[in-house]
Amino acid sequence: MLTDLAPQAGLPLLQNLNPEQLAAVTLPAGNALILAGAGSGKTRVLTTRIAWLLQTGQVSPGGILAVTFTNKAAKEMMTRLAAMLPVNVRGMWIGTFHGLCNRFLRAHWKLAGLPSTFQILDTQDQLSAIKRLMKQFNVDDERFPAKQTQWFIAGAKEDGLRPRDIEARSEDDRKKIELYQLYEEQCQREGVVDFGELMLRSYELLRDNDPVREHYQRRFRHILIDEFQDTNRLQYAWIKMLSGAIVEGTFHPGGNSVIAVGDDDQSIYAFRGARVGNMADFVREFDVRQQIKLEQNYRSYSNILDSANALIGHNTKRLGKNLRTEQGPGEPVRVYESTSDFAEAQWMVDEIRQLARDGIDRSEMAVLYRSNAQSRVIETALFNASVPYRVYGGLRFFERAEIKHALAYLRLLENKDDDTSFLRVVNFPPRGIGARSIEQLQDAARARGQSLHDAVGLLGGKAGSNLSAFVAKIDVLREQTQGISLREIIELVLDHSGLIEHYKADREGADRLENLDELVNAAESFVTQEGFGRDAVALPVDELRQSAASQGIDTSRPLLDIPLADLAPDADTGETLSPLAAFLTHAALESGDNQAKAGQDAVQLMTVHAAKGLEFDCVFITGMEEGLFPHENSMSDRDSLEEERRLMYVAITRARKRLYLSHSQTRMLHGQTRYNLKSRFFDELPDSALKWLTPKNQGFGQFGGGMTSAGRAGGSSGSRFGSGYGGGNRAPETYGSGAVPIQKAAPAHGLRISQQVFHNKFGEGTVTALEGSGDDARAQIKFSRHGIKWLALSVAKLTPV
DNA sequence: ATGAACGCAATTTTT
DNA sequence: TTGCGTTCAT
Repeated sequence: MLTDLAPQAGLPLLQNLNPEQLAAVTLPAGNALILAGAGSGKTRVLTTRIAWLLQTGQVSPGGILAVTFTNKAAKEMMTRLAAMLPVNVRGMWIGTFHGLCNRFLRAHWKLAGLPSTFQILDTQDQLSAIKRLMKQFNVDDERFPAKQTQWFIAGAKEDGLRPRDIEARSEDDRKKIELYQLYEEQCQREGVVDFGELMLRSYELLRDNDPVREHYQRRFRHILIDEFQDTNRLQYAWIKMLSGAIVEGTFHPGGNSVIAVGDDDQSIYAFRGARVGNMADFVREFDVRQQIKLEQNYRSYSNILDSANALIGHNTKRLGKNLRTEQGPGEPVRVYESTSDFAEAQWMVDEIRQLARDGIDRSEMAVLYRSNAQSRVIETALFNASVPYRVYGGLRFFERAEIKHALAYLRLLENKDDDTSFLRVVNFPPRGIGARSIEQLQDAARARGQSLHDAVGLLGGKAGSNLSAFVAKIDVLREQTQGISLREIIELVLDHSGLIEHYKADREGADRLENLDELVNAAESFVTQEGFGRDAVALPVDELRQSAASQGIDTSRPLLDIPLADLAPDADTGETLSPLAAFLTHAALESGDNQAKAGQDAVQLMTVHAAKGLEFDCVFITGMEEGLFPHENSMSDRDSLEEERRLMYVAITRARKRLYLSHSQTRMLHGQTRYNLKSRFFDELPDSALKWLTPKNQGFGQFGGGMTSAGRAGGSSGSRFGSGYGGGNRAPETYGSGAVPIQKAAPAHGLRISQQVFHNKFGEGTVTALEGSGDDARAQIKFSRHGIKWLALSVAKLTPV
């Protein structure tokens, strides 16, 4: 059977693959799309494919380009590959889009018009660079918030657009384009590139430089892209360029093999430029003949999968795919309704403790939520119950202020013109350089078109002498760090910058000192792990050829690469970067672990986005309410609603054995109690797979259709809470504090959820949510003709129907 | 130059 | 409600 699909099925590498996986792994050269469902062994297929290509002698390591979205995924691929084959992993280009572009630009910095020491701006740095720019040009930051400008610039780059490529449709557009242009000039002057620039510069160099492009096109015979649904326009164009398949807009047969692996149902990053449409474009533009669906799921029981399948079936724009499992139904998906977010958290804590008593590791339990703000109540409840937990997200290691400060000093050693870094530390720790002196310096620098560092000499007076002392310190440090180890460099800089001393004097500096210590460790392990000069294991090319030939695989294509040096004399593999430069790049491209520290067995708390790619035995999806999940900002148009649904799909498919969904009648949000309907997604799940832990029907609790409106307005409190709901009869004091404002906030306007109302302008509608009280009271109303709107009840004239 | 006081906004996030 | 950034007062 299997041997019909591929004569090489006997290879140990290919054992235990299902037919679809095997087909994907052994696809003949050519472009292909692999639709890989959640838990279908996608990473395994990708890595096995690479291993197979190498083992059968179809390509040498240098001919492989594998792109992932995150460092974690790249690392995993490397590790797995190294375990499969004794191969020189470093010869392959496996990494993130940005990591690979960096590698490329380090090799071709001159052609790309960059200084060899160019530094990478992360999102924070970019924002501060933009703020500085806008201040300098006196841009009204009310009208053009820096954040928005940043969004504009990043968005343009993701679409591959330079300022001159953008058409101004309004005065505001014109200004933004101008700012983009000025920002570019500033970055160029300072020798820094942002994330988008890494991609765009690489793309442009490939596009504009024939020998370079041809070299890489000839080199990368096999291009593999993971999480293809998350690629943006520019990344797609970059792949197209490297593939050599598209020449002047038309498909060019004989290009490299491009294999795109993705899942349109798990596309959840449209908001940051990801374009699912790339999948369809790829099929069309690359003339894809081979499409393989990996639908066999090895993760979850069928009640969970059926729920996921049913839910995602409500999306219209899909390539079409259904997950299946051989694992039997398993437990039903449990649904719980609580009276308040406190009660929801309390219920969850009780459930978690029970699961722990039943012997499930806490690290196999995940609590997922749509937005970070929701974690607080849950954390409090877990904390009070002394249940160990771990929250994912938040500041990462290299993003912490003290680390950024230390890095800024280090960056100045590498690149004195990096004004962003200069400004970050010129007066930190404080050394008597105030805002005025800095302004003077900036003026002088601007007038001469110099960097802040170089302009210091132009200033006299006291300000000048303090600044000169700072610059001298940096320059001396630069001298002193020549020829010493990375560890020593960092220790020296930490010491001489005054950072250590500063934090020692700070009563609350202990954590920061610890982090600075950690930075030294990070550098240490970076040097050993990245393996400067590590011995590579050579691949026995001749043997491979023979083995390939014996299996009837065409080995006539040459295996050896065309040496880069022949084509681009200034090329440099990037591996001669100084350890410091390499470390700074590493810090910018891998902001460090987002994973909370390992340690004791703890419940995992994270957003649904953060959970993508992970799996757990037990999963709680909380806050399943209209306005929260789907999020209110995404409820009005179809595309974003579909993205919310995909998000829910991702959430559901994280669970292996047990899945809980919970929603609450009331929730504290932005300091106000909100009354939310339960999520529409409940209606899209199969009843047969669900088990309601609380009575279903009542729908929306005390505000639901079952009650008369008279019961609501001033209402005698007592019976409103608790009756019939699990949350109501447990330790009420725990969340009593939550109940009080709820009662006070009982609406006086007499509206209730699901009530029909009439509005003079919008016509008839249904109340779908209420929040606030008194003059602040607002109602969300779904109008039959005008969609969903929030109306302030003190303003809007609504008549009950 | 540091802390208090005020105003404001408040999904999702990797590189 | 919270957290942040800016401004004001010491």
